[in-house]
Amino acid sequence: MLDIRHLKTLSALRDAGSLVEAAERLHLTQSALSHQFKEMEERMDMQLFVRKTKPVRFTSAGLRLLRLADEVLPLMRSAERDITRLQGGSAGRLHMAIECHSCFQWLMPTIDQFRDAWPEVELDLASGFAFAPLPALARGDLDLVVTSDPVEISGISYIPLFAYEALLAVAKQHPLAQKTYVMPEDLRDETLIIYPVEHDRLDIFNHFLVPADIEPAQVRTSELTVMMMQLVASGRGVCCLPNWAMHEYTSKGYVSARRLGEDGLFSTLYAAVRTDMLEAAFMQDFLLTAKDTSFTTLAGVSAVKE
Amino acid sequence: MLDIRHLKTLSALRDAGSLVEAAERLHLTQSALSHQFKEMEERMDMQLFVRKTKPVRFTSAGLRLLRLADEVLPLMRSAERDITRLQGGSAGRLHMAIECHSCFQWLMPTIDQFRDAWPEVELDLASGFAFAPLPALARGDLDLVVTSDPVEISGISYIPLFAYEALLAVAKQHPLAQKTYVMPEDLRDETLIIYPVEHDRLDIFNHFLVPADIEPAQVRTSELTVMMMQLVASGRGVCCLPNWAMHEYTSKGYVSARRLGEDGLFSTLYAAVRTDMLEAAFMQDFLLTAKDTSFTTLAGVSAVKE
DNA sequence: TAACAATCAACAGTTTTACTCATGTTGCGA
DNA sequence: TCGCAACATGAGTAAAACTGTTGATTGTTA
Repeated sequence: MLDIRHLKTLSALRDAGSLVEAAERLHLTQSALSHQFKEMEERMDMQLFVRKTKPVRFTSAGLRLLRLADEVLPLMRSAERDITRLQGGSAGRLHMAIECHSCFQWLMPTIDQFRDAWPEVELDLASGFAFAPLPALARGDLDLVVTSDPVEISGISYIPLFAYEALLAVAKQHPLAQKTYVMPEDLRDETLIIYPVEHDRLDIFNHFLVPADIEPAQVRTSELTVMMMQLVASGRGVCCLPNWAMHEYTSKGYVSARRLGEDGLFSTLYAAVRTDMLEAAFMQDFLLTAKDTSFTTLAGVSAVKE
Repeated sequence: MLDIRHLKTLSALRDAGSLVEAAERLHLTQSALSHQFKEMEERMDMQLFVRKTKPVRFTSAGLRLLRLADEVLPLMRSAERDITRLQGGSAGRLHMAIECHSCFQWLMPTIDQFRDAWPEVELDLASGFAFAPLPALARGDLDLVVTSDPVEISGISYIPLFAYEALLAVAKQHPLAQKTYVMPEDLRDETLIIYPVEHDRLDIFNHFLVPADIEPAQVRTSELTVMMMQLVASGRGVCCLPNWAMHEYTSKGYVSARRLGEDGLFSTLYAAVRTDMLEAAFMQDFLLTAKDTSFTTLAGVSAVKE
C-alpha cells in the first residue's frame, strides 16, 4: 500500500512547496509526481494536499504521512550507510560483550589501540550483557563476545586469544599455602569468594569442584577484584582468578597463588564472531591486536610464584 | 535502493526459515523471492543470508536490514491504521492545546463527555504547548487549539465557542470597587496580578492598557487562580479574569468584579482546527459538545455582580 | 482585459519492474 | 545412485511507473 518512494516524494514536496520544484529535486518530471499522487490519493481515497495554494498545504492525512516519512527516512538512510560500510569493510560496527568478569583490565589496552587505528569503526563495550551474549551475537545485536566456553552455533566462529591458568589465591599464612597444589577436597571447609554470577559460568565450579562433587563450606561474592584480594589476604576466604589477573597481587607478596589440581586448571579465552565478519579488515586487525596486546600485557606473568 | 517490500520479505524469511515457506506466507512463488533476493544482493554486492542451512542463516548485512525492518514495519503499520481511521472518520486523534490559562475548568466537562461518546478517538491535552501552538496545529502536531485571538493561517479554521467578558477583580474595600467601571488610568498606581505568560497574550494588555499607553505600577505573576484571588482579596493587587472564571469568587463576596471601560472588554474564545478535519464526525461532535457544555456551565453567570 | 508565465491534469506511448511458469541445479539422505 | 527438497535461472507477461506533450486554470503584468 505505502512505499518508500511515496514518503520521499511527499517529503520533497514539503521542502519544495510545489510539484514542479519537487519533481526537479527528485530528478523526475512534474507529470510523474502528479500521477504518483493521483494514484496514491485514489488508493487511500483521501486528499493528501491542497494544490491551489502557493506553498502546497497538506491535509491531516498528508501530515500524518509526513510524520511517518520523518520517522522512517532517517532510519533507512542510516541502514543504507551501514550497509555500504559493510561493503567497503573499512568501517563498521564493533559492539562487544565480555563474559569473563576480570577481562576489562586486559581488554582496555586492546580497545585503546584499536580505536586509534580504526576511528571510523563504531566501538561499544556492553557490560550490561550479563544475559546470554552468544544468542545476542547470533541475532546481530552484538558483533564480538569474549568467552571461555565456545558453544557450537552455526554461523559463529571462535578465535582463540590466549590460554591462561586459573589459580587459587590464599592468604600467605593459610595452611593451603604450604601445599604445592590444591585438591577439590581442600576447599570443603573453606569460604570461596566469587564474582556475583551463576556458578556454572565459573571455571572453578565447572572443571574443578563439580567433577569432584565438592561444595565449599561457604560462598560469598564480591564485584571487585581488589576487594576479593583484601578478603583473601585477611584470611576471610580463598578465591580463584586467572593467573594474569592475580599477578599484580602475588608479585607484591599480598597473597599466595596455588595451582588447582596436580596438573593445573588451564583454559582458553576465545573471541566469538559471526563467521562472515571474519573477513572484514577491521575485525582481522582487532583480533590480531587482541592477541598481540594480551601477549605483551601478560608477558612475564609466571604461572605460580613460589 | 531499499524498499518496504524488501523489508517485508526479509522479515518473513526470518519467521519462515526457508524461501519456499516465506513465499507461501507472502502469497508469492518461490521464484519471485529468489529473484527478489538475487536482485537485492546484486545491487548491494553482498550476501544477505546463507541458503544451505536448515533455517537460513543471516549475514551481518542481513541482520542489519532485519533490524531496520523491525524498526520500520511497525511504524508503517501504525501510520496505515491512522490513515484508514481518517478515512472512516469514526475514529482518529484529537490532540489539543489551550492558550488560555483559565480554560481547564471549562474544558474538562467537555472532554469527559466526549471521551464517553468517542472511546476510539485518541484524546490528549498538551499543556506543555505554551510555545506557539498554532504553527504546531498547522504542522499536524496538534489537532485543536483553544485560543482567543484567531490569526489568519491558510488551512486553519476558527470556530467561535462562546463570548466572555474580561473583568477586573478588586478587593471589596478597594477604592475602585466604588466605581461602576474602571478606566486604564485607574490602574496606573495598581499592582496587576497575571498568569506567568507574555503580556501580549493577555486581553487586558492588548485591548485595554496598551491602546491607552498605560502601564500598571507593578506586575506580579501567579500560576493559580485561587492564589490570585487571595492576593486580590487581601488588597495586594488587582487582576483580570474572564467572567465565568471569576463568578465563583464574586458570588461568595470574596472579591468585587468591575467592568473594564465603559462598554466592557469582550472577547470570544475560538477553537482552531485544520479545515479538512472539520468534516470528521467526531470533530463536529466535539465542537458541538464544547459549545453546549460551555453554555450549560456558564449559564447564570451574570456579567457583573453589583 | 489581453497577454504572459507558472502550475497542474490528462492522454498516449515507452521503459521498467515484479511477477509466474517451466526448467535446471545443487545438496542430502536412503 | 536415486530421488527429494530447496533453491536458481531464463523466458515471457501484465502492470507499474515514467516521459513528453497538450490543454486547462490561475495569478500577474501591461
